Amino acid sequence: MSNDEGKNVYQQYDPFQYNQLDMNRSIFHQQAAAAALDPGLMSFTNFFDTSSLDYNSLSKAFDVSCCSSQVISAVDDMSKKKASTTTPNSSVSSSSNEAVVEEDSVKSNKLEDIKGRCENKDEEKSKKQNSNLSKKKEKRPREPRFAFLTKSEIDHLEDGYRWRKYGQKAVKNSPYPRSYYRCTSQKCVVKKRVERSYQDPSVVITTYEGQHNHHCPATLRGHSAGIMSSPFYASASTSVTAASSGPTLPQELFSHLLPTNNCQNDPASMMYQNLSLQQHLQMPDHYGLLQDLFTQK
DNA sequence: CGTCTTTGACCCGCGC
DNA sequence: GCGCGGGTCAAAGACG
Repeated sequence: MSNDEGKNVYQQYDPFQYNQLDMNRSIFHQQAAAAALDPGLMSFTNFFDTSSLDYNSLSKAFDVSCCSSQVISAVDDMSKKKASTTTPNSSVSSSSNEAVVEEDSVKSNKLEDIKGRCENKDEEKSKKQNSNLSKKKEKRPREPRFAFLTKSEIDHLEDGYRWRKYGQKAVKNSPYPRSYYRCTSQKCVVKKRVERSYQDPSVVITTYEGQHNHHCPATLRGHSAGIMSSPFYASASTSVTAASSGPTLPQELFSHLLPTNNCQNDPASMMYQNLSLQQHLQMPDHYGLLQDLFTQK
C-alpha cells in the first residue's frame, strides 16, 4: 500500500468503531460479506448499475458523505406508498427532502389531535392507548430507512446484530409474510423488516430503520463476527480504480465503503481478502443486491 | 430459566 | 365514518 491516497482512504474508516459508525455503512459491509460467503446470495453486480440508482442518493443513504447523520430520502413514504400500489417492492424514485421535513410537523400536529380525541374513549382502551400515546408524546422522529434486495434462500440473513422478531404480517398481493425485527440490544431502537419479493421469490427484501448505537455483538453464530469485521473488500482497494473507471461510480463512494484492513488475524476475515470488488462486478449472472433505498419522513 | 418465536388483537393513518 | 393495510403489542408456547 504505497499509495498515499489509498492510505487516506482507508484511514477514514475504522471497522472497530461501530458505535460511531453509522449502520448504513456497516450493513453494506455485512451484506457484502454475506454475499461473498454464500454463493446463493447476490453480489453487488447490479448494485452499481446506474439504470435505477442515483449515486448521490446512494451515498447519502449509506451515509458515506462523511459526517452527515441525516439520510436524504431517495423515496419518501408517500411516493413509495403510491408506487407500491402498482409495483410493490420495485419502486425507486426520488423526492425532495424538504417535503419530508414538512411532513414531520404535520404529523406531530396530528398526533396531538389524536391524543385529544382519544381522551374520550372508554376506560379500558384508554388505559392502553394512554400508554401508547405517552410513548408517542416524545416526538420520536422516524429514522431513515433503506432496503436491500438480496437473493437468498434464507429469509433472515445474518448481519452481525441480534434481532428479536416482534411481528409478522401478511403482505398484500404477496403470498409471503413480512417479518418485523428489533435489535435486541438495550436502548437500540433499530428495526428491520424482512419480506420476500412476490415478483421474484428468490429475492429477500430487508429494510433497515435507524442506526445502531452499540458495537456489533461478538456472540454471533458461525462466521458473522468475521463478517462484521468487514475485511471483505480489503483487496478491493486495487479494484476501486477499475470499478470507478466505469461510467458512474464515484471513487469517493467506494472509499467510504471500503473498510480498513486491520482484521488480518481473523481467519473468517481472511477468506474474503481474495475477493475483489472487481471480481464481483464481473459476475453478470448475479442479481443486483441493492436496488431500492428510501427514507421515511 | 432466560431468550426467542408465534400469532391474534389492537392501534393508527389514509383513501374513499 | 368506514374499511383496509401497515405496524406494534403482548401472552403463550417452544427451545436450549
